Parts: sequence; structure tokens; C-alpha cells
Amino acid sequence: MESEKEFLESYDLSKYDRPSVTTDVAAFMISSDDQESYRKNPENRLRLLLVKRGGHPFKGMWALPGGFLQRGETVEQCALRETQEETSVLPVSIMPVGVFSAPDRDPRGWIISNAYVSIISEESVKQKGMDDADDAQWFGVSFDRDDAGNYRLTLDYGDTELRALLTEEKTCFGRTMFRITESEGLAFDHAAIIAAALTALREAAKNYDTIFDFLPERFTLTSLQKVQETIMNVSILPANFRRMVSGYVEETDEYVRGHGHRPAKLYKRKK
Amino acid sequence: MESEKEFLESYDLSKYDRPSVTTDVAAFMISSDDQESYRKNPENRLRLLLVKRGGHPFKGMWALPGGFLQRGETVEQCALRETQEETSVLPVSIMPVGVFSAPDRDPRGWIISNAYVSIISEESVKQKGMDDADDAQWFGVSFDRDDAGNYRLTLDYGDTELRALLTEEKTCFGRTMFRITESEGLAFDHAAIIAAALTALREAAKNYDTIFDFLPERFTLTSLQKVQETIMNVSILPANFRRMVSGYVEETDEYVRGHGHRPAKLYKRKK
DNA sequence: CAAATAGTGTCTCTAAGACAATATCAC
DNA sequence: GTGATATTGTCTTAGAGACACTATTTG
Repeated sequence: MESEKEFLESYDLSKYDRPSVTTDVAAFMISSDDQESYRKNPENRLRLLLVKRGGHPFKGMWALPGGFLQRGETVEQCALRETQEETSVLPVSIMPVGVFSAPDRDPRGWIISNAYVSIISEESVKQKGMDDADDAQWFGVSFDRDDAGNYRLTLDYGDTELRALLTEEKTCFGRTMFRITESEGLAFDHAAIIAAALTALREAAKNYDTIFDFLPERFTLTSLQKVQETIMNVSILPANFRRMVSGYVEETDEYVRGHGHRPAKLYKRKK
Repeated sequence: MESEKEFLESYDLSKYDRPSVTTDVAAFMISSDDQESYRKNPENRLRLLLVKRGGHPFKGMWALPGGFLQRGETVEQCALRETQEETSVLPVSIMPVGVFSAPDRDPRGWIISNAYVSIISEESVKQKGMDDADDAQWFGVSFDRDDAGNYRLTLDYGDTELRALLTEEKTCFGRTMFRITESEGLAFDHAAIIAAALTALREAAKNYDTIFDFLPERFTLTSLQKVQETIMNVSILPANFRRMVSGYVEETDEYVRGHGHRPAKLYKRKK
């Protein structure tokens, strides 16, 4: 009878066939672009970080940042590391969105991807500043559903526009999966990963614990509302939004002045 | 300049270090045990399938059914296959609950696990019948939280009782993770996987699309309610439950008779 | 003052919870 | 009738949405 110690000493995992494992990260930010009138509040836009592929396969196309899992780290640590390598910002929030493991999803071979969503604040991006190398850019995101359950994903940065069409498939447990019908300019199955990530982000934003990570430590309730509206792609009446987040925020005694209208009180997140 | 074709032909994934990948499945069933009085409705119990480990490591302890990902299948297909091999039932519903990838989680080496929840109906188990080999059993599940955020997991089958204590850690996006404080009789990190699976199941059961898979095609509203109550570990007033599920079910014209009380109408799931 | 946003009060409507009452069987 | 479950009606309440109104700044 073999002991556990003997068993483990003679055990060799490398005898068995196994896949390569990567993580891909959908890092989201909300950008605020100034308006023509000095009085108006900035316009917000949900943005997603994409990286231009320098090598094969899908050379020249845009992809989610990501990379191979290294020995000694968890999948989550891998996702954090990859995001930081690309943005020089360590994201605060990260959440798994699914495992993509179709055998033919990567032409290089058997590679399964663990997809994550992460949230980066505009503030931290501006501070740490990405090299303005044009191989990593924050693309504006549009993601809409028509009545037949078809989704259109559009990502734009300057003159570059990436498009994808997807159909939703209702799976069990009330979950939805996305199948790519058309994909233009996006590498691998990343259009489907992005669709799943956006869906997960919107779902998560329903509870008001998620949205704070898009903003600096102190923020106005209106900017918080704009974040929520931008993510969910809806508009909310201010009175109702304020009532709903009131349990999640704390007043400070600071105000934002100098915008040609009533100053707004700064709030912070309630612990 | 190398072409994509040349690149792919010379590309060798096996040069790189990579983990073994498994899936572990928390397959749940709801058993109905008859009462002493012929009038009373059966008592329900949430049950989880566990397999006694025949070999090292953790020989003799109980573990979730699972196994290595094979080339050519998706992670989800692997989970379905493993469940079917163990129960001889192909589950209808399956849902990912997370990836467990701590480097030291398996003494055999670098093995990451994709955890799934699946639902098996009691009916299908009774039909296909598991071999009553005592190496695979449906354990009754208790999972409770105290005020300090500590969870106690107890799994029992006959004289065998497995216990674990876990603490919850709130991570971002309003998600919770479980850390094992104590684990008795359960292999690997499976106590944490089971805790995550139960949490995911309870969360999913909040929308009334999940619970039907525990029952045969035709069911009474009371049995549906018992399923919901058993999973969520709460009690619901019948009037309210009926109102809430009314949009998800359709009447049939069949009744269940012969139980010493008013016959119950059979319903089916609305498409 | 005009333009613009900040902030509050309150009405309505709906869905969930509580409670009460009635209906229908097998023995 | 008795014990048990099945089924329905309705009151109450909490929360979300709609709307109207007031407050405060800068050019």
C-alpha cells in the first residue's frame, strides 16, 4: 500500500494533456469631456481599454489586455498584474465574468481564457498617465439591444471604429451568453468577452457598491449619478437617485465652486 | 516578415509553463422524505452529491465530483460530462461559480479548478438510479451564517457528518469570498467551493427561473414553494408565493389526489 | 437677470408581506 | 366531523418613479 507521501513524490502532472491558461481584462473607465459652455457639466462616456496587437495572430487588430497565467499566482492576481502592466494603475475592483474555453477560440492552439472586468478611475489614469503610445487606447463604448435580442457593440477612438454584432442566448439560471455574428477589428472572441463584461458591469452597478470606484474619494452626487446613468444607459431623476444612494454616502463639508451655478457638496463613500 | 501562417506553424505552446485544469461540480438535488402521517406533505431537504476519494491525496475523504479538462471540450462540457459520469443523469442546468486557483490548493501540484453548480431533479435520480456503491452519496446540506459573518457548513449522510467553518470576505462588486477556518472530512478546498456554490444557488433562486429544474415537468405550487423555501432556508406565505410565481407557471387540468386533503392542481412551467 | 445645476418635498403606483377566510379532500 | 392542505381575497407597507418647486452661483 502506497503512502500519500510516496504517491505525491511519484506523481507527475506533466504526463497529462493540459491547456494554456490566460486572463483577459475588460478595464472600464468613465471619461468626462468638457462642454462648450463653461456653465455646463462635463459629458461622460464609458470607455474600455484595448491594445493593438503587434504580433500574430490577429496582428494589427485590437484586443483586451491579458496574458498567460504564471506559476505561483492566482487567476485574479494575473488579471490585476496584466491590467497594471498595461495602464500602470493597479485597479481597485476586479470581478470574474466567465471562462471562455471553446477549443477553436485561439488559432495558436488550446488556450482558455478567464475573463475579468475591472474598474479604473479617470483620476488615477490621468495621474499615472499611460504612455501615449498608440498601441493602447481607451475606446468609447456603445452597446445596445434591439427587440429581437440582437446586440450591436461599437467601440470608437478617434477615426478608428470597431463593430460587432452578437446574439444573446438564454442559458439556465437566468444567465445569458453571447454568440458573435460579425466582428470587425476585434481579435479572437473578444467581442463576446466584452459583451459579457458589459452585461456583468451593468448587473453589478445595480447595487450601489460598484460605482464608487470610477470616481475619486470625494465626489458630488451629480457626478455619481452620471456614472450610474452612463453605465446603465438610462436617465434617472435626481431626487430619486439621491434618495437611493443616501445610505451609501456621507456628507463632507467641502463644496465645488466656480462653475457658474450653485455649488455642489462633496460626498464620500460610507464604510 | 513572417506571415501569420508561418507564425502559427512554428508556434509551440508546450514551451510555456502551464497549469492542469479541472472542473468540480456541486450537484444539488432536493429530496422529499415521507412523513409519519399519510396526510402530511413530504419533508424536503437540500442535498449535495459527494464522492469518497479512493486514492491519494485525501484518500477516504469526501470531495465534489470533478475531473480534468480534456482536449476538444469546453469547461462547461467537462462539468456536464463529469456530473453525468457520476450520477448517470445529464443535468439540465449548470452555472459557473468561480475559478479556484490558489497555487497550493492541490498537493499534487499546479491545478486550477473551475467550479460549477448544477441542479438534478429527484425524479431523474430515482429513474436512472445511482449504483448504491457507497462511494457516491447525496449529503444533506446545512449552511448558516452567524452575526459575525462566520458560516457553518454541515453535510450529513447516515452516520457520516462533515463539517466546515468559513469566514466571509467582502470583495469588490458586492461579491463575497469564503476562507476556510476549519474543514473536517472534506478534501482539498472543497468546503470553500461548496460555500460559494450554495451562495450562488441562493442568489440564482431569487429569480424564479432556476427552481423548476429541481422538479418534474408537472408539479404542484406547494411543491414549488417547498423547493424555494428549502433552498433559501426561509418560509413564505402561500398566498404571496403563488402571486409571485404566477407569471412563470401555467395551469394544467390535472390534479393530485389521494392525500387526505384537498387535491392540488398540477402546473407546468410557462415558456 | 439669465443660464445652469443643486437640492427638497410629496404624490402615486406597484410589488411584497401579513392576515383572514374559504374550499376540498380521506378517513 | 377532523386533520390536513389548497386556494383566494384584501389590507398594509416600503420603495421606486414622476413631478413640482426652491436655492445658489457666475457672467
